[in-house]
Amino acid sequence: MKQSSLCPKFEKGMQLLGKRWTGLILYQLLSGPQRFCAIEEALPISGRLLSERLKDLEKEGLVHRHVYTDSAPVRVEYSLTEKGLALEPVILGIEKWSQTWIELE
Amino acid sequence: MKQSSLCPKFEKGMQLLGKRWTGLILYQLLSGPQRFCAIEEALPISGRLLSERLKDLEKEGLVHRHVYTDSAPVRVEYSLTEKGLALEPVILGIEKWSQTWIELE
DNA sequence: TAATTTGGTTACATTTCGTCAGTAAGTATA
DNA sequence: TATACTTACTGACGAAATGTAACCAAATTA
Repeated sequence: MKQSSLCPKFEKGMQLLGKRWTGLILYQLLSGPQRFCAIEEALPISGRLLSERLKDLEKEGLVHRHVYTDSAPVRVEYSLTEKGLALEPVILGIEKWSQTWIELE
Repeated sequence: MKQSSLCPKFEKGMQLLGKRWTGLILYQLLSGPQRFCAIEEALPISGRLLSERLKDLEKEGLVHRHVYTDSAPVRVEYSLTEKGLALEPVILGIEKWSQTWIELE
């Protein structure tokens, strides 16, 4: 791959958001902490990829993972960290832009 | 693929931005109309994919393509449409977020 | 005539995605 | 006791997207 004169931080940030599902997962978590299956039901994503993306987002520090071992089948809850929450205006901006400019066939 | 209860406009908007290179190409065009080779040099993207992405963006109405046939080797200039320019605050928001929150290894 | 430039396209190997099946641990049902 | 069920995953496999490199047409310059 070629190298660019781009700011590497910006490039990495774009690489995060410019990955399929990432934006929608963050959007979903904006409405509050949620369990794995809740996110899976809200988005048209398969469990396999959701698991993969959440692992990425956790590694990048945008999402926090909490396991409830007390209850019957293990329940796992995901929530936004401060870093993830800081993306709220960006994501809501995309939502607003979509409402204004996107037209469906 | 499963169906979701998401707003289809938002879903489509995210699908656009959540595609590799799209964000960086739009960012590059924010600094003004540019020729194919200028974008190619500014970003770590190959000509093959740049051509593909610009075709998508033109089809979606975010980018305008103008061919200069008068000059020697054909020159093609790309610029943002009003729809594309409307994404400026979003893209600059991602840039700002990256500066603040991204850390490099 | 040969080499260069621009904006691509084609070919092909690698990577990622989507779908489906299966797993572990504990619970409820028959 | 055996079976089925739930949650949160993981593995396998074909399909689609990506990265790399080579090639092309048209006009220009050396």
